[in-house]
Amino acid sequence: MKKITKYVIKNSLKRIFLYRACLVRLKMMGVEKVFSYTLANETGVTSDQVRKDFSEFGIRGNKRGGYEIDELLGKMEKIFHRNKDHNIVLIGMGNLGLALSKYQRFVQRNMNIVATFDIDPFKQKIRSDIPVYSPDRMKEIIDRFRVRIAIIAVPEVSAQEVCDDLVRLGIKGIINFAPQLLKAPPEVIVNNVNLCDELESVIYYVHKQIKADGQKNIELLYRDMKY
Amino acid sequence: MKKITKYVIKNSLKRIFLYRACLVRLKMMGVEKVFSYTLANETGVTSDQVRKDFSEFGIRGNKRGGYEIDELLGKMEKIFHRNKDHNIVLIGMGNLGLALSKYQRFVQRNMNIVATFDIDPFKQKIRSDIPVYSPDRMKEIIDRFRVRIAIIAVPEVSAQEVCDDLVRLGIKGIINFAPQLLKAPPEVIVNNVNLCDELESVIYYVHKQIKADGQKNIELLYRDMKY
DNA sequence: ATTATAATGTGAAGAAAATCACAAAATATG
DNA sequence: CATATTTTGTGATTTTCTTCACATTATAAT
Repeated sequence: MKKITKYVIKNSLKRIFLYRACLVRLKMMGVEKVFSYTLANETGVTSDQVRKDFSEFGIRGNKRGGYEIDELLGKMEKIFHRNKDHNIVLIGMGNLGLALSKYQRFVQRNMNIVATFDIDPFKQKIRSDIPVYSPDRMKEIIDRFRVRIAIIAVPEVSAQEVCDDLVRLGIKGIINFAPQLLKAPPEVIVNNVNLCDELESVIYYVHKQIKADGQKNIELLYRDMKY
Repeated sequence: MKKITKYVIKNSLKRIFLYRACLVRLKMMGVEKVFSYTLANETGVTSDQVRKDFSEFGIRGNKRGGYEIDELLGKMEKIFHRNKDHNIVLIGMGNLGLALSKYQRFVQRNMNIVATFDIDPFKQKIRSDIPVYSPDRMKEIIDRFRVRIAIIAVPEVSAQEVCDDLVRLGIKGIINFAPQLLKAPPEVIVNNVNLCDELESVIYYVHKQIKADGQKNIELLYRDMKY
């Protein structure tokens, strides 16, 4: 059945990403070893949390010796299947799609956008490293490159249709930038990234923060009044 | 102290975004009322969860009558401070920055990018609805438009520097697209959006899914063998 | 008007996640 | 080599989040 797959990235996984980013930076700085509290300080979590997370993902260090950065990064590569290449297709070459197609960091992490698609024949003439095809060639390309992951960057109205097509063609994971909750079979992973929501949540927390600060000031005021 | 502020969007808040997207769609379809289970079905959560979330955010409906969509959306507007306009600056007019500056949906949600900045004098000549300034005019613009929220879309290497500048100029909330964990004072909200991580987590869950499916098939096999 | 029904709202229970706390192990020191 | 120190890894505890279950209330039916 086609349904909403409630998909939320686990917080522990998000923290693993944090740790990795941090490790990459430390490595570049010439550091070779870290302790749980090093990572903790750098990422804003507790050292217990770091160790619990490592334990969850089967990462072990040396008692008293901490963790070898190279070894850690190697383990993480495995967790994220970075050892093999991942062929990806991108649908929708609007502003965002174009930007994503040029995003060099995907390649650096073994995620290769092998082709992009757009219904607009004008867009199909964009000259770039990655070819822009008409959607009717999707099956051919997906089969040829054994693509299992897709990026949706089409307008809201066509997102669900594109998603249905992709699922039919054997795509197993989708990252969706259209502000439209996609319905897909439960075995297909759909990560809905909503840029507006991300920005709005910043506004939400800023306001909350400001309110909390106000409250704290009032409390301070009351405290002062006692004396 | 300048430190990593561990900032994670609460899952309940993310669900509120889901509900809202869903409500907007239902409203467009002419629906006026919803029940907790309507939203639950549409968003892939349980109806209890919907009611608990509403309760957390102080949203109340009518027993037996469900919720008026208009009223719900009104309450949500208040939660996200959509009643007032939010002036935003964007720093970095590379591929992603340019795409974000053209993203119409921000405006539709009362989030106005009033100015963008780039050190590249060539970029400053981009002609678009939103002006591209040299970074040395940041103070002027931020003050004039009372900007409190910023979008960082600069390369990794300059992200922290830009962040420091923004904080100094009174910015209270940042959404950061550079793949670099930003250090900021704890009272400043920083939402790090890492596109690679988002895509990689899809790959992670796809592989997990495939592994789980394999396991299920093995289990089925064993079950069959009993007969 | 009375009864039946269907939905909310929320304490209680259960599950999951984070923190605590300490034994075990590895390294350093004398 | 023995002892002290430091850090890991993980059960136990606490906290947070989710689900359950049902009293309460609004609407519908008779």
